[in-house]
Amino acid sequence: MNSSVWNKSLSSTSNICLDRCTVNCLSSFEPDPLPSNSNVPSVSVTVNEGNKLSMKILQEGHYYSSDEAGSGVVCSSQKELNGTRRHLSPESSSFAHLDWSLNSGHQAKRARVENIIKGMTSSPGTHCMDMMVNQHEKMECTQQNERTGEIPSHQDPLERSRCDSLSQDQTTSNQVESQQQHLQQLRAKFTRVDEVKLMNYFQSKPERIKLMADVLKYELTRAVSRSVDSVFKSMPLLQASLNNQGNGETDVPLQSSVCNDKKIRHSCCGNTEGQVPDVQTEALSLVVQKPRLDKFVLPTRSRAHHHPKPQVPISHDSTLHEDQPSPKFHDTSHQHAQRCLQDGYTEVSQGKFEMFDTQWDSVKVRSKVNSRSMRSSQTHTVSVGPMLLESLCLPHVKIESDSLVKNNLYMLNEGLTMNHLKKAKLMFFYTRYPSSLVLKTCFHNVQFTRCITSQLIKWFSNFREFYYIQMEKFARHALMEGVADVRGLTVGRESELFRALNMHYNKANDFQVPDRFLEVSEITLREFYIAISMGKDRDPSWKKAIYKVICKLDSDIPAEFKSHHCG
DNA sequence: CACGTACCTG
DNA sequence: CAGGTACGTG
Repeated sequence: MNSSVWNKSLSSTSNICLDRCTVNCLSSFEPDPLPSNSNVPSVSVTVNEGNKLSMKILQEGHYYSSDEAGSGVVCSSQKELNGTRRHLSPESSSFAHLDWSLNSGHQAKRARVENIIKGMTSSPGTHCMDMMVNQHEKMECTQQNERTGEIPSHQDPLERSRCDSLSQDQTTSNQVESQQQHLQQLRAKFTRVDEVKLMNYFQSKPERIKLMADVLKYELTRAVSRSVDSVFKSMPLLQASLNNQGNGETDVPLQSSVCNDKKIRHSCCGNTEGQVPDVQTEALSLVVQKPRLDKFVLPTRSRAHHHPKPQVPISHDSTLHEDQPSPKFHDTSHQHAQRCLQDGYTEVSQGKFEMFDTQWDSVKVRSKVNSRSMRSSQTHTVSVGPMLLESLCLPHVKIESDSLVKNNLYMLNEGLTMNHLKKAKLMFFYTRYPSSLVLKTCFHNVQFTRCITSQLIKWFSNFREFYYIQMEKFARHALMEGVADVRGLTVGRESELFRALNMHYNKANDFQVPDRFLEVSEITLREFYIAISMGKDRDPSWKKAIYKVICKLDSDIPAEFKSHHCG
């Protein structure tokens, strides 16, 4: 899937947000049946931050393929989300990813899923709900009619029952069954929903959204859980690998992976053979249960740009704890899920993903050498429907598409996330020239490869570049303004220079910049001012002297940055 | 040669 | 911010 298609898909996705109040007003929904040949965009519903229901419409023709990001879906509440997770077996929870591309034995299944997805996306009039349900039902219970393009017919009760029996969650089966009966009736009413009409319908009869939402909730939750279960149940090889996880060969957490082909080609990644994995490979961490904490730490992530926080001292800066849980986030799974959902994430093992991602290259190479490698289990990815991916609110779903990666706010490259970047920027307030040791100390949850190290160093190089550019700019400006004495050059929190810097390194302004940084900034500014005023800038390497001064002004990184709970 | 850095570019 | 490159250092 090339980037243009992906972008096309993105651009053709429109969102309609309904606040929960509106949703709750819905009591029933009886949309007009769709004409079977109508061009109907598929619709997915997601819960965004602020408990907004977001409906996405994927125009026909601009569709996902299995190598594209999850889009779509789904949970209408944290409770729902938790309900979904309960269906996951411990095995599956430990299996962050399955890489079908690495297992020829799973090629057939992979192909099936891809077909399913294509069928989903190219089936006019197919309701996303049905598509999703059918996707996993097909995976689990049938292997036929996957590309009919027909509207998925509801399974007969017997088959449904058989499928349900696969669920290991007996405690909820009764509840589910009764729900099923009710929902089955409802589903029959809008098997073919013209989503455009649906939207109009919502607008005209908002009181019926609730029922629709409920149905969607149920179906999507079920689809998610089943898909996950079916995937894992169908991967005995991975089960074996899982069992080997505990053999002590590696203490590295399982992680989902992201390595777009561009990155894979990156020389420092140790995978330059041009053996780009199947470009449709998606990595999906399906871990939804608490991992064994003695083995790895389940992180809590939130988007760096989410929820601007009031300024808080570093010691209380939760932003530093976003990649791994802080003590205060060692809450119950429900609370944790709530937090994650509030942040737009599900309870997934981001940390495991991150750490895996950092190992992506070496692991992948090993996997190619020996597919039975224990560690190969870490590279297994699974191709699932895009809606499913989004239904899991997976922030770490890594798709090998340049454009997608660029659009992936959560993931930079080589395992470093936006939160890592944010943390690095905050660290810059203390150190402009961090040593590798410091970096490793502060990013201890990152598996340091040469690539990762270089990346972090590159970040700080970029930070410095911006920093010095600003200094030079303001120094020259001061000279032009006629500032005669360097003592007139100060850098306070209200100064333009500081604002520019703060905007760059602390955009959310949720971090209390240490006074020392202001001092160093002032010194730097004055150094530039003096050098320029003395005409030293005629020397091509005139800045080096300044760099030499500034590099000695680094401070120690506060312990908070080195905390094991600090992402 | 590996690594770190600065500089330039997109 | 990342990629590429050049340079200096060990």
